Amino acid sequence: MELNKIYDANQVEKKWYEFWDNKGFFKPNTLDKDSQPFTVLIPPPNVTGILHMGHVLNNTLQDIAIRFNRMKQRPTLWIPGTDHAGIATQNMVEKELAKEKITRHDIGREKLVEKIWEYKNQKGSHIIEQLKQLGCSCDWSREVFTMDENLTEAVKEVFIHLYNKNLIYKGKYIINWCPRCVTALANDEVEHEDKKGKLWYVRYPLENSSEYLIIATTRPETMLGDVAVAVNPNDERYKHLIGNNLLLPIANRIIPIIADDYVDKDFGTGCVKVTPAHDPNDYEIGLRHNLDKLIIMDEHGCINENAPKEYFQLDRFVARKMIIEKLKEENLLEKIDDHENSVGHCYRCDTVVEPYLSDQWFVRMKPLSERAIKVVEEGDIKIYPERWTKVYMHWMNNIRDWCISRQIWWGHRIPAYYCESCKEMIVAKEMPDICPKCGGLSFQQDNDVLDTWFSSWIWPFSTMGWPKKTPDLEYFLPTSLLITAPEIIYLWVARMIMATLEFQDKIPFNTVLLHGIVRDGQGRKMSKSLGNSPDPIDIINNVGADALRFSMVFNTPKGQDSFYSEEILETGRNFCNKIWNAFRFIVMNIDKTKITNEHSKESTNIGFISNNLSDLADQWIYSRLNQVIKDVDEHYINLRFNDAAQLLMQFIWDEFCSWYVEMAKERLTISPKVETTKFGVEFVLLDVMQTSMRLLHPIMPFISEEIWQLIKQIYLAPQCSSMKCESGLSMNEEALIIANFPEVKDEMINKKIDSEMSLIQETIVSIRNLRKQLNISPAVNINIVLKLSNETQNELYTKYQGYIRKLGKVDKIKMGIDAEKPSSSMVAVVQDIQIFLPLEGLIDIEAEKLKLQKQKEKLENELNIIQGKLKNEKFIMNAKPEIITKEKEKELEVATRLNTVLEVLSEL
RNA sequence: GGGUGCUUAGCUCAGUUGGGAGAGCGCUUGCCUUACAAGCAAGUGGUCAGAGGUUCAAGUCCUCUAGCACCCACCA
Repeated sequence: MELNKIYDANQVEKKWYEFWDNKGFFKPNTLDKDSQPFTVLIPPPNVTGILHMGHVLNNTLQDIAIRFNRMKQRPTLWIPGTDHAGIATQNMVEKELAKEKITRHDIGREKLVEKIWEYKNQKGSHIIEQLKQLGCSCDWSREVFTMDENLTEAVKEVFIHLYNKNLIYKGKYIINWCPRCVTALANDEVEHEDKKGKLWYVRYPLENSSEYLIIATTRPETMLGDVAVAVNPNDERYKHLIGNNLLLPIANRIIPIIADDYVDKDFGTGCVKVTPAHDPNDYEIGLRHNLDKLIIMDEHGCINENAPKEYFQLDRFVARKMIIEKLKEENLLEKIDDHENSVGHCYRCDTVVEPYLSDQWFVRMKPLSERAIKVVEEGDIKIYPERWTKVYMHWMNNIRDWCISRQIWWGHRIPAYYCESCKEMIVAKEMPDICPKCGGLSFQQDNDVLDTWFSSWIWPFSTMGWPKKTPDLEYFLPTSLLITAPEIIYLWVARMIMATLEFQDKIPFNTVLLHGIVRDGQGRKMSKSLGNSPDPIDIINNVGADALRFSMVFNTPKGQDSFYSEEILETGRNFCNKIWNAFRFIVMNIDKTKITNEHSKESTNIGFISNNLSDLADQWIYSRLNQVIKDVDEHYINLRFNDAAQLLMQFIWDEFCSWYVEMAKERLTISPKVETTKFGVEFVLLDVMQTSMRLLHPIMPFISEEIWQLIKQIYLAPQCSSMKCESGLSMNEEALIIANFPEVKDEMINKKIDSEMSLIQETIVSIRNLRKQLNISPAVNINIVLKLSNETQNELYTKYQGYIRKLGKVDKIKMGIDAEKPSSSMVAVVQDIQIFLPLEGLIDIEAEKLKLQKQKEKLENELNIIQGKLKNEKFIMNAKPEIITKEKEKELEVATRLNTVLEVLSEL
């Protein structure tokens, strides 16, 4: 079998994805009551969106959790779906229309909605296809869309239920209004930004007087809507004027001076103009004083007919300029100050938001929040990282009513109908036939649609078929894990908790994992305008989904921001290649027929290797492998995927490839003496490889499946489908994706073996170091002398000197307890072992002394610290016993090393 | 204005009940060693932001200071 020298993800990934999907591996394997399911809900991407790096991170994390639990043989379900994304999607289509100079009003509601559906159908599957390329193992047979028939039904059900419970009401209110999108925005949809602006000081003349009050304002154009000026009732400067009237400039209206506690005496001049229809605070003041609500702007942010004619239909900012000019002309502008204040912008189009008085629908949130607070407080729902629970609680405790109506056309239309004759409002799923009040027969449905989040907050059960009673709903709710970004804690996470408690009497999920945003190499947010946001599909086409996934996870500590850059991507790409080549080495060196034959003799069942596992390297790699299984398993469970990735890379690359495979070469090629030994090496190589692929599969599903399948295909005798190895794993599953996750065999973790191996390894490293110091070419073999300190070491080194020769490129080794230091030589010290590299020519004794002197100082320092501790009575009294034992062991070790160094020094 | 975090190697960051300072990338040096140059080998590099405190012991806990980030909020 010929394998490509460089791993080619393109030839691998598509093939396996189709295989998995066709075999139905993404579906839960059972709905058996005795098994505990593992369920994840996808945060639905915009149906017409395209994949960006944030999606990559988010969905990779979900897929890892899903694949891990699937391999743990739990019934596993990842429900996919997309969101209709009201404003965003409608904007896209309106933009298209604008190219042909058509507005939505030209074609009307029905036609626009039709066009958006067309647009949706054309773009809708795009992001789903992209998620598949990323490897996401969602159950596509359960895919939903927020405007599917059933989900629409669910939305209506929820609306009506809440309306009947008096938890939804219609009211007039000052809301945030985007004049460009021509719709209300929820508080969460407004982004505040500190901007340098101006504070204009305007003179308002007193009626029948030459005196005036000075009013400071940041929005002079709203003075057209002023209905009063307010001062603090305790403000001595103005007390006497309360109840008097002012002549409002420009509009030329008479307005009263009123007193209200809201006014801060120390800000500006202490006088506030009151514009109830265009400022939320003023609205409140207006209510208290029973003032008119004079609306002077239309829905596009242009001045309306309630203002003087010359401003009619002018944009608010144009009007502002003109008003300022006019005030200057009339000498009514006292002064202009620079002023920094926070200006709200539309999160969709960045237009400055206008406070606007209009009819809107609201959900009363307070009654819903109580249980939602409790379930988090009591730990029924766990939020990671934990600090976000505070954020959640703060919002919940200060919750406000939720404005759910939007003045757009794309979305779930509010199920409220108005009788055309008597204006009676009826809330119902379908248009009523007859008005219960007047008997009228024709009705008009409310024009507004619901906030997109109104269909998202019921996601945990609408996706499972509610309001129908489905087996899914029964079995998979509450779900196990929600993975999302902290920026939508309020918008989505908190609301799902409230809705699911209200409608299902259950929590929606047990655990919430919040991850950070993806930044570029310089720590900047990814954004279109910066041009630092790469197309993930390009990356996948280039290096493969595995490399992308691994790189993302590797750089994403739990709950932290992650960083993406091309260098980071190389980590994953190079790792793929490393794994691939390790496998290539196996294929090139292990005889297929022999393995197959030996195997069919059943000689490789459990027990065979154990009996023959006499080699240190074999024992060591299994010791390490099992430790790694244990740790990786914990990391996956604790959602510490980056730790799992890091550990796996370290194990496969450093321990398996750099040490075990290198040592295996010695046995495979240099001394093929004992057949069983050699056979053992071959088997261990295969076994560790296949076990590693299992561990790695959740993060790198494609390359792991490819290699696992190739091992089966090449090495498994057809007549014997089970290859039982020391890892205790057979390979009789049809695919790795549904194979068992490895289970740790504690008895194979062996500290003694580990330390024997590290002694050999340290020895080899020291020899290489000596060579390097002398600039000896890697092509040249050297001779060394090893002075050992006891018989155990003697046995160990005698037995495994082959490794030292091979890995240290050593020809002759003279070793023993009595080995003598050659007269002219370089020296290195490993624990209590002395390594000499004899020199033919001159040796720089001074340089050698200096090196050893440094070591000596370091060791002495260390020893002093340890002995200081041990002499400290308080330490002995207070420290835990195991710490003291550890310190004593350390003392002995350091002292031994120091002695060895001193010994060598004295001989020099 | 309120809140939450962050400050550890040149860069980006780990460091989970306090007990031997880590990773990736970068850098230096030498190697195409028969799996891999997307590689191998050997190295360099840190007053853990600053000050104080608790403790036998502090990167880790407490207080303060400085700098930074993010979130929330109606200051005209």
